[in-house]
Amino acid sequence: MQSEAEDGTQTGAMITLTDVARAAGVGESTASRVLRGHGSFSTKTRESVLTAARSLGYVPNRIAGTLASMGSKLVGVVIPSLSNIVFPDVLRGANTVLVGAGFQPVVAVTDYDPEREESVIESLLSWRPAGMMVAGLEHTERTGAMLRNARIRVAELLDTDGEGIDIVVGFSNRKAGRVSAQHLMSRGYRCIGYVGHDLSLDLRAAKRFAAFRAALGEAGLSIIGEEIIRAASSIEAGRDGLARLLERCPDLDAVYFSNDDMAIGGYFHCLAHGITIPDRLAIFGYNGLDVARSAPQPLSTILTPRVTVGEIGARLVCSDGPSAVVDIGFELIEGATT
Amino acid sequence: MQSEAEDGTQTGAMITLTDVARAAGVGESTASRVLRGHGSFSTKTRESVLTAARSLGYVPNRIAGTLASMGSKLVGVVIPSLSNIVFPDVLRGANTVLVGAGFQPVVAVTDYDPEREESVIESLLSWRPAGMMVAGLEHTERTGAMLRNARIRVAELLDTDGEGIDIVVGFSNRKAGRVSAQHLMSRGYRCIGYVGHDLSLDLRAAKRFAAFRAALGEAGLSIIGEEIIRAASSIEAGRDGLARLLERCPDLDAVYFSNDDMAIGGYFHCLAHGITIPDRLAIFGYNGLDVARSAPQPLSTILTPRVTVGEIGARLVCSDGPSAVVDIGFELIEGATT
DNA sequence: TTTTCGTTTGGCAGCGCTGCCATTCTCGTG
DNA sequence: CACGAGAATGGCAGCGCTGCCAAACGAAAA
Repeated sequence: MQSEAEDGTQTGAMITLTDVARAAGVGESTASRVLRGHGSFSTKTRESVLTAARSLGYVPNRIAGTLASMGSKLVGVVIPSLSNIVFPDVLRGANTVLVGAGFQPVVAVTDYDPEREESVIESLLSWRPAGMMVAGLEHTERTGAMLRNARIRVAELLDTDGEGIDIVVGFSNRKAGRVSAQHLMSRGYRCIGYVGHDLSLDLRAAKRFAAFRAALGEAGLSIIGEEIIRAASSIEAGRDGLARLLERCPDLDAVYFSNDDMAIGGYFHCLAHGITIPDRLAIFGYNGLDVARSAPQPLSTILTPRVTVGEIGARLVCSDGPSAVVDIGFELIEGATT
Repeated sequence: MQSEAEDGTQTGAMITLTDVARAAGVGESTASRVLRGHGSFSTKTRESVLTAARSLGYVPNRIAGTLASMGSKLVGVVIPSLSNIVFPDVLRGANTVLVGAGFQPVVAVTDYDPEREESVIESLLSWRPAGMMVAGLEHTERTGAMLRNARIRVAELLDTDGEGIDIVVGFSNRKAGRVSAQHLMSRGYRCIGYVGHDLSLDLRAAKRFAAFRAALGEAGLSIIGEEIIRAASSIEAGRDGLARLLERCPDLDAVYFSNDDMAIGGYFHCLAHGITIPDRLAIFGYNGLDVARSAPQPLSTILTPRVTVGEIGARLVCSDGPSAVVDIGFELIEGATT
């Protein structure tokens, strides 16, 4: 006198597969087979099980199913931040593919902190996910060990400059930095500055900046002024950063920003202060955000295929192919700000 | 000769609690108690279990733990989209609180489709989450039934105009629409237009617009022209929408946009075409995005406390208080565009 | 020393489901 | 009409862990 139910509404306890089987007058395994569409069963059986399940309001318990079959349909997705649209974009690409393949993403946010990454990955692994998608290639030693020992697919995203664990999908941030520098130089800019956010945490931005600086160096140039905001990137930080940099270095003719958020901030500063772009000052960003592409003067920037990275990463995580490094490149957008 | 291991690296099978217990020379339940810090055990036992766990590289299996204890630490988060920063903002607030309380968010995206919402919620419920956070109050009948029968905390977010299931955290979109209209009228605008995105899906935007229109009506005014883009909101859609609307209604003196993305698009259109803001045309949005607040002329808009909605929703979902409706209001920002 | 009571511990039965295997039921064949 | 071969089905042992209970232990009290 407990878990029986007659209609869609709840009764005593949770409805289990056993309840459904009993109501349908079949064995548990038969009910299980029908509900999963696995194995063989007669049409008549099928109907009665489905009817029973529906009328009891049965919701399968995947916790139990996963434990029994030892294969979960969860995929961990580890990203540094939710504040910047970049990572939701990756997540969106991943989500589409994962859901299509019957998986559920479980997201965790690291706030760009390697220790936090370690702890969220540990916690994620305890759900025995079928795979794991992580932004970046740099992890603590223990994180690497956990990921390697987990015997699951691991995809590292958004960067190809370094050693991966299993699958790597992204593009070279170094190359992006270099290409950006070359673009500015080819346009004739010589007094180049940099406005960036806290690079000690955002390793990919740091790689871009290092390569950017190196490329200038190879051409006999150097950055004549840089302004680093000790905070996460934001439009406001870009605005303030450029304002301060221009005060210190009035001779600048171009500024490389750590990303589009910062660059849009710089762009807004110029608009607000009547600084003509690109004649008086050129601006270059990174990411190719919508806002940058739809601005009155489309921002010159590097378009990163973030959604695609998520999609391909997810596809490979769901596959059983060999380890691989997929460099899907990026696109330099020659906007109106350089 | 299988699941034994000597160091941190992997061996035959996955390390289980039994392995740890055996290696530590204690019973399973003792090991379990130590690892969870539940119940009592001697310091000596504690040390040996912890040591064994560490040296074997033990990763607890929460699937099994959850099944046994019948209480999961998962919370489902259902949002319509990942393309607009609004929902990642909510997710961010929720994530912070959930993680702090020992929960894992499992996100699902509905693409603003009620049918899809139904199916993702069904799928989420099969993980027997401890709670559920869903954007909006409108669901299919079956979705409502599932949520009600799940015997878990359910928080509906971002809207208070309607009947909730359990916990409701948000603000009134109707009031937001009305207040927006009142603001524009109080500033003296009389020829007011509307540029919006596909409202058949975004019910909250539809509520705002309906209330906006009603408020105008009460004052004896009406919308003299509207342009609805049959697509998701975006900066570009706002740009194009305003361009088209101005062509049809050159007399407009103010435009209400369905949200800030659209409004920023409109703002960019004006910048690009030398339309003076707010003298020639006023612009009003909704959401209070960073980009809108940092623009050369800060956008007049409604600031919605999205992160806070996520935080409070999560806090209540983790609590065991009574059902509640929490209206945390919004803030009208008198920017420079009205 | 013995009794008592609280602390520490191990055994074991499930949690709800799946996978395996044995069994029964159907037909088409010889 | 008996005889496989395959389809359809049910029984049951786990998956790895937790919760409950009883047992063992120890230290303080009598």
